Amino acid sequence: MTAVKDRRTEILQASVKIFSKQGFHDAKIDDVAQAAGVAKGTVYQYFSSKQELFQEMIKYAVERYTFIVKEIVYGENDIEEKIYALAVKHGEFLKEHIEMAEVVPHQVNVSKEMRLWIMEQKKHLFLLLEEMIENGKNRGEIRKDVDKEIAVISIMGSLFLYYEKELREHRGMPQRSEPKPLVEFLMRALH
Amino acid sequence: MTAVKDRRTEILQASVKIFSKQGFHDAKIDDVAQAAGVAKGTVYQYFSSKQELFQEMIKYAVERYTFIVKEIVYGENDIEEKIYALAVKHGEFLKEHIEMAEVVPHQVNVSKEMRLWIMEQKKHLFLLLEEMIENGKNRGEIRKDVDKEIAVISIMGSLFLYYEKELREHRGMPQRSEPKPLVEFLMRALH
Amino acid sequence: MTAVKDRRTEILQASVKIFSKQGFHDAKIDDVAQAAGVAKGTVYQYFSSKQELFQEMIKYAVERYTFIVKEIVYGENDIEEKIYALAVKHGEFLKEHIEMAEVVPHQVNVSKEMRLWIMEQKKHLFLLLEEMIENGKNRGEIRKDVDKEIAVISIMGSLFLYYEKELREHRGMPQRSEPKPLVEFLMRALH
Amino acid sequence: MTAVKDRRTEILQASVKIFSKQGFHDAKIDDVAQAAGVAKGTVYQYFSSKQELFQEMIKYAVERYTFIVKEIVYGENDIEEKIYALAVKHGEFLKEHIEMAEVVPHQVNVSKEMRLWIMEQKKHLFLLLEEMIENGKNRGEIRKDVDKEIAVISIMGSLFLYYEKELREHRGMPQRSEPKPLVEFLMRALH
DNA sequence: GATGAATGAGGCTTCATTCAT
DNA sequence: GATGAATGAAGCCTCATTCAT
Repeated sequence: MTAVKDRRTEILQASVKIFSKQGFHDAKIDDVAQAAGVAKGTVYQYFSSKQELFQEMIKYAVERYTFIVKEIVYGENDIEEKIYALAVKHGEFLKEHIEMAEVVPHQVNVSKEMRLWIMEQKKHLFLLLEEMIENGKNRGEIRKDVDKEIAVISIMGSLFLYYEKELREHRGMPQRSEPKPLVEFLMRALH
Repeated sequence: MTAVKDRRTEILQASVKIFSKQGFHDAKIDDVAQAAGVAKGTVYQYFSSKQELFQEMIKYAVERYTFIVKEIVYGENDIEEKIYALAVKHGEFLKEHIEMAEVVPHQVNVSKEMRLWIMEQKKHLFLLLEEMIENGKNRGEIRKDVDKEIAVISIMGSLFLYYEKELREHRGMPQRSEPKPLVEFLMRALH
Repeated sequence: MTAVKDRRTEILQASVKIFSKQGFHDAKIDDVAQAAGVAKGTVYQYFSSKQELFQEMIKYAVERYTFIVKEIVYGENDIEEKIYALAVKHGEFLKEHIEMAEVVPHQVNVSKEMRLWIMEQKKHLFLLLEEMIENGKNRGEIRKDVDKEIAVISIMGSLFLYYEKELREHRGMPQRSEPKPLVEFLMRALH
Repeated sequence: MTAVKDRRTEILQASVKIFSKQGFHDAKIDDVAQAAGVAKGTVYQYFSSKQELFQEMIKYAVERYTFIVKEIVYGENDIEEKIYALAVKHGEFLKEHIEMAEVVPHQVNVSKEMRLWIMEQKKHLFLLLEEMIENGKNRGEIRKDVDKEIAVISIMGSLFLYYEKELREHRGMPQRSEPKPLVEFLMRALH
């Protein structure tokens, strides 16, 4: 928000970049420090351990992701536009953090509490999206007999794989792909 | 199945278990050795390094997965039955190897050649499934205007997330879930 | 001499001691570290591997040896005094580094480039000494028909064996032997 | 002696080749076994450990060397011919065993008893050669005021370095060099 | 006797973490 | 607060040695 980012946030952002590129173990504290433009020791002034840094980084990323989803879900658009927006934003987020979104839940290096917290967040996210489906039904944009849980799974699973494939196939090239056909495909199942 | 398994395969199977549970870095060679019931040194009689072991393990798992998919795709059933079978088998495979299927491509610890090989396998798998969609169209089981690439992405993405969520929510409990509703949901988009 | 030695040099000097006493393989990095009064890890801050440490140590020793020889060769004394000085200094050097001088070229654990460098240094040293012989001839201290290459080989070979034998026979006892007779013997062949 | 060499001797000869080329530590038991054309386990049927094998190999080499020297020293030739023969035979021996002769005494991996035995052998060898000098004096081939110990040191030191240099410079090429000039140089000091 | 698969002690190396400046 | 040199626990890997066949 402010023009002056504090050190902590700088390090956190460097962490996102490094951890998502290299994974927990191959990311060295030194790499993060360099990326943040500080010395190794400085990292330890803001985070007590590599674990904690990793967890805080996840929190940071997950919260940003949740924020993005919330904005879309609570927006004014109809359901198709919302799903389309989800797709686009998800793609942007992935391009920034590469595998983060998917790797995160598989990473072993989080505390039990953290794992629970992540599950909580995921659940929260799903509920949010299920709410979106429910609203769609009420507004007549979605068939009444659609199972909202199934719908969310299918939408998000499709998006994940769509962008993972795109990233895999066009690695490096920042080409903007058009998820419209995918969204239309999904709408056929929903409407 | 057979009473006589050679050491290499024993170690490979132990690797699948250990690596998929702990990830590359947290899995110690000693863990694998113990799981295979041999001494640390023995692992090195069959694999020249931890890296190689990991890669051979992936190969082993990917090939098994591909075999399963092939059996289904080339089977006699109609498209809905095939997707249902894919779902069930995918679920079984995941239960065995947990996160393997999804973590694999993100793992940093594979050689460039291996990464290419995996991408090749993925591409192969997708082509196989696209063929399945195409056949479905020809048999009138799938609408003609369905994009086969989109369809495969949506099907597989949905399956991945469906079982990931299930594993997350019922971790440990080997309860058999019923993917019929998901398949029916997908069929609405396809038919 | 100076009160302030940098860590790198400290470790290098400890290496000379340890490697020359124990040889490449029997010298443990931990031994070197302890001899230098630092922790194992510290060695790796200054040298990337045991190999590199070994090679740098050789460089260090060879350069000191060459320096000593140069001082003598370019000094003001006559040829007999120079050979005597070479003998004495060689003995002192050996007492410090024991077998270093002779073992070095046979050690397997040097890179090809290093081996070439050592050969280059040896060649350089021989040329230096041949120059000394040539000067002796010009000053009438050495017969004109003496082959300078043969002369250098005989002088240095005699010195090597003389001190090796002495070290072997009086191992430990730092008794100062008198190489005068050997020098006089060599002078009979030269003059 | 017999046309059929027993296994033990075969392994011993393979050891000479391997140890002299690679040094104690870099020579693997497997290398020796392969060179001898037997399996690893077989080596242990004849030698209880790598150490013992190494020591027996040294014994074998030293005894052969001593035998060669004895033949020359007790031969009928005059002193110059004997020194010449020593040079030629020493060169041949070195070409076969490369650095063996010089590396042996520096090797750390011999028991205290072995080290003592080697020193004993060396002393014996030197006494033999000093006897040769003494005989030369008695026959009037060598000046009376020559110190026999010094003479032997100078002769053998010169030979060692002469052939080491030759091997270094013409590594690989089996060219027969002519040590006559060196011998004549030494004779000037002796006569 | 001969074999070579299995073993596990031991050493090099990495890197998270500390702490004096 | 910031730094980065020093530390040492921990893990991969090698290879001498054993032993069942």
